[in-house]
Amino acid sequence: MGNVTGKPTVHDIARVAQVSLATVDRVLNARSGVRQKTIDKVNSAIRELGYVRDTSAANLARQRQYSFTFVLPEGPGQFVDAIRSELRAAYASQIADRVTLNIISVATADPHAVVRKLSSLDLDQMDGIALLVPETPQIRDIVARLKQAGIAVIALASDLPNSERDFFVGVDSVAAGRTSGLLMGKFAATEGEIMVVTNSMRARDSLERRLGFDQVLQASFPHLTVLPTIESFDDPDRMEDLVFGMLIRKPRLVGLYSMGSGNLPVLRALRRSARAAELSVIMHELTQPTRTGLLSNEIDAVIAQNVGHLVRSALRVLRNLSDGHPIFEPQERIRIEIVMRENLPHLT
Amino acid sequence: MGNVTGKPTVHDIARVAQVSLATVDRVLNARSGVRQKTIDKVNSAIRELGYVRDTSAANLARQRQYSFTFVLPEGPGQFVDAIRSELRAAYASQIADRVTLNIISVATADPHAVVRKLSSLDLDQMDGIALLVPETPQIRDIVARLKQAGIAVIALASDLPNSERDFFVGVDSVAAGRTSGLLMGKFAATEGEIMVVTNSMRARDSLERRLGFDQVLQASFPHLTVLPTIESFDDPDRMEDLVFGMLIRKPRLVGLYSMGSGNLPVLRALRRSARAAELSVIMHELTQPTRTGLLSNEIDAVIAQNVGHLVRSALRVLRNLSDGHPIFEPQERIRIEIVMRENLPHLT
DNA sequence: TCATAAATGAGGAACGTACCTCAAGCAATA
DNA sequence: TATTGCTTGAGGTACGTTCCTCATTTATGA
Repeated sequence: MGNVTGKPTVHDIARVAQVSLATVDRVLNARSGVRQKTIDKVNSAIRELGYVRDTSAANLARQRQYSFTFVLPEGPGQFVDAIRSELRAAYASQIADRVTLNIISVATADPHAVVRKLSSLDLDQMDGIALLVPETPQIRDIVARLKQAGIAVIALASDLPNSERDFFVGVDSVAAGRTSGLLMGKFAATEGEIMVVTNSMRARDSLERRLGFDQVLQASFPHLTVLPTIESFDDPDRMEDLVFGMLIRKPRLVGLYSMGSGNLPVLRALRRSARAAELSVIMHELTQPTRTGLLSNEIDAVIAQNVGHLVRSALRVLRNLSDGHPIFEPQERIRIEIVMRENLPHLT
Repeated sequence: MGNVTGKPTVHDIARVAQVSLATVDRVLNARSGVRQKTIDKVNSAIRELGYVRDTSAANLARQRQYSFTFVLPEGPGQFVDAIRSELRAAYASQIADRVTLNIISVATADPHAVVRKLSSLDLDQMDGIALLVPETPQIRDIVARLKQAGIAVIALASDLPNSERDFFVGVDSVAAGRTSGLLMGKFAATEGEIMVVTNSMRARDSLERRLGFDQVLQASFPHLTVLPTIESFDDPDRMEDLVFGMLIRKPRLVGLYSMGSGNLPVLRALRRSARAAELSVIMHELTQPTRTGLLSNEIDAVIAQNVGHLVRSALRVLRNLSDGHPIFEPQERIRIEIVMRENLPHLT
């Protein structure tokens, strides 16, 4: 073979296929101007030799630089903060080799602001974009425009199913809601009512979680009655008051399901009411407040997704999309994690 | 900078530190024969420039080949089969770049056979080894000998805490047992008995899972009585008969906990008894039988670990150990997964 | 049959690092 | 001062792939 490792190289392919190195290169990199017959010759030589491209050498020679943009909701939010933090971590590691990241924040509540911000981006320098924004007609237009410009577009954490996005990296919210429903049904054995709270049902996630939650409870746990969703609309104090009021006024409550952000005021209300022990409490997203809640037995289970995995997955998918490579789906499927006190991952 | 990407290279370091390329190389690769003063100069240039080694180029130039050996229990076993399969998958992907894998099977029940097989290995060609074997005095000796030969040694899935292994990749079995206990306590609301089964309590995993399970049930769920562990000693028929007998003879049973391999005969016994609906059933390891059991509502929850993650983690750790690089612990911590019907990962 | 296009070959430079050799500079010690 | 050992410099080759140019051969259609 000539080389030290014994692994076949492009030279070996050329020799076996009886073509020149240039032709091997043309076939390997899917360049035009090669007859099908020659392509086949080269490919069978590749198979025969068991050739695998040396990615190190390829990366080095290619000098490929990926420019990816992440569009995240602005303002505080522990889930988004976790994404930011994991993006930084990935950036430092080898997973983000040869990529430059551009993280921008948008006021997702205002579709026009989102459009304005996204329209001002320089598309020439951009290879791919990950969007964590609610799906609106304007967003669909933007996605179409990005695709037109040849940019890889993925939806992050929250899908944009009616747009032309290339891929969705995240969990199925309906399934997450169904998982919560199943847990709630098994935890809350006695007849009673379930309180459901979220920040806003205008968010697709909350809608879908609620949908899944109801599906399972109706189908399998008829002894439980699910109350209408309480919404806080970004007002923590309002959330705390609403939840506290319900806890006081509803003696038949046996469960509490917090579907979105704003777990902290819910927990505060729960503490004030001193009813945590008699309720089955399920929340979404593993953050400092929910960790504490699990450890203090105020929360029975947290439904979470591994944000590190989410981010690394997004980067891998963006890279594969911009290279025109296929996506290894099983690896990019984010799991719906059930976290309880005893399987809580340690910090650091 | 001279290069396209704008990233600083070794040449930039040499220029800024006012030393030659050779000296930069000596410092970067910790070669001897450089004054401390010079080392400092180079290092501050590195910091100043924000230099990061181009791993692609380094790998290419180094032509480093890792030779890793995985020692797995022989014979059938769905967990071990899954490991094999994930090893093959990893081997095909970029995670196992530049590594040659050597997978050997040993009859773990016979310590002498294990010793014989491991003693016959060629240590010269070996950079690292991953062991999935029970801890015996003989194994401890072998580990010591491997370390002496400068080989990286990790325990896979099952720890060897009293040996000189460099690292353990796997989950804390006590915590896994505690998780099962917590779930069982919450699922089985009414007073009654819990049946616990495993292949053999001589396995450390089973012992520890049982320990954790009992801890939680005793501390938090006194209404449940845990029966002595039923062991099958590698005999599926015996297992099915034993479990079926218990299901018939014990009307007060409210839960069933299967701690190890041999879930299939347990499920068969459960089916024959037609008592699945009234019992809370928790099993370990996500395999075909347990998947089916979850979907048919015979199993309430499966405690699992992500075997793909386990294997990729092992490879990363072995590589870092043989390079003398630090290990990024959070990434290598395997999670204790709770899998139920609604968050069952799809197959491919 | 000739003009034209398509396909292929030959060769080389570049990517950034690792690793080697040989020579030269420097310092401390006898 | 001479000798020795330590430190540094200069320059090169190699890794396997990508990508480029230019020349040459082969196939295609008028």
